[in-house]
Parts: sequence; structure tokens; C-alpha cells
Amino acid sequence: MKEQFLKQYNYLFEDELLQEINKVGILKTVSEGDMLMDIGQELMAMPLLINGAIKILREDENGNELILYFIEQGDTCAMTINCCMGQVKSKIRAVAEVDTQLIMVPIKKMGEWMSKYQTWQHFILQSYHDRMMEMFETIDSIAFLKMDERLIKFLRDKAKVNHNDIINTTHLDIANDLHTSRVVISRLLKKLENSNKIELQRNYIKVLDL
DNA sequence: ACATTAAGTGATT
DNA sequence: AATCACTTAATGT
Repeated sequence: MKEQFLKQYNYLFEDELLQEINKVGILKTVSEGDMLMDIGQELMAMPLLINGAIKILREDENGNELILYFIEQGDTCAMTINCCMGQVKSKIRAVAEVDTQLIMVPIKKMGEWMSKYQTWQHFILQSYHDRMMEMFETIDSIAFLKMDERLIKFLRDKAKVNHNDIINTTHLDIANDLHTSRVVISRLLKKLENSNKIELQRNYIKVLDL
């Protein structure tokens, strides 16, 4: 059941570490739309993605969401890395973007492995760095208030994590993810359609050229 | 046929 | 870019 995992992380970790993960890790399968982690919830384990994709969101006081980034196979959540340095409660919400398989590793192993395996340490630092870079990207796009560019980036990312140029979603859903209104999204999408970048139908967006 | 939900549009701030 | 008000179109019962 964990063959896929072993195959995928084979080149990243040494055998000894792989075996430890295999021993303490729990295989978890989630389906599209499932919430893996909510804001304020305590982090008990750290996820290692085998396949699929997870959407990482932030929420404001009114319950409006804002997407931070997606994580894919080979990625892990930066939030869990934080928690080992004191923070215990999650500041983010994680929702499965597609059906996803992951390995849950108890967080207490984190620190132990950090000093024991240099491949692990490298992996953690690398992921932390990657996630931070992605956050900078989204911060940039928000700060400079270019909704059209944010939307394009969102569609690109979404098509990528779904491994499909056809995105089945509504304008309203997108608006919620990007923390804006549906009307704005509809208009921008219309513009993109007119310049032949996408194709629009009900509950359907086909990415042609982004 | 009717109700519901998704999407398009003009006008205003 | 956000909001309102309204229309049109697609879909479910």
C-alpha cells in the first residue's frame, strides 16, 4: 500500500529513513472537497503528499476565504514545520483539491529526524523555502492589486494540479478563493475568453493558452 | 412548467 | 475593483 510512496521518495531519503516513515506513517486517502485541517485545529501529524493536490486557504473574520497556494505530490505543508518550533495551532485551512493520498507522520518524529537524517533536514528546509516563495508570489499579486493576473495565475495553478486543462468550477467558487466578487471574476473571464485564452461554459472553463 | 442556480451586463461608487 | 439591480441561460424536479 505504500509502494507508491517508497518509489516516489526513494531518491530523496535514505533506506533507513524510508523504513522509519513506513513504520510510523499512516496512509490516508481523502476525496475532493474534504477538509484535512482547519484554522485553530491542533497539528498532530505532518502530511507527505503521494499524489493529488491540496488547497491551502486563509480566512478572515467574516469567513471569507483566500487561497494561499496549492501543494502537490512531493510537497509538505509548511504549517506543520512551524508547529515544531512552538506553534501548535494551525493558522490555515487545508482542503483537498482532488482525490489525494498522503502519508501522515507524527510530528514528534520531526525533530528527531532533523538531527538524525540530513536528507530529511534538507527536505524540510527545501519545502519551507518553496512554500515561502509561493507565498511571496501570492502576496505580490495581492499587494499590487492586479486581479486579472491573480486570476490567470489561479487558472494556471488549478489546471496544473488537476492535470487537466478543463476546470470544473463556478465563477462564484473562484471569487471565493481569490476573495473577490463573482461579478469581477465573470468579467475578467469574459475578457480572457474574448482574447481566446480560455473557453467558457456553465461549470466549465477550458484553458487554451495561458 | 416551474424553481433554482450560474453567468452576463449596465450603471454607480 | 466592489456593489447593486436586473436579465438571460442552463439545469434539476
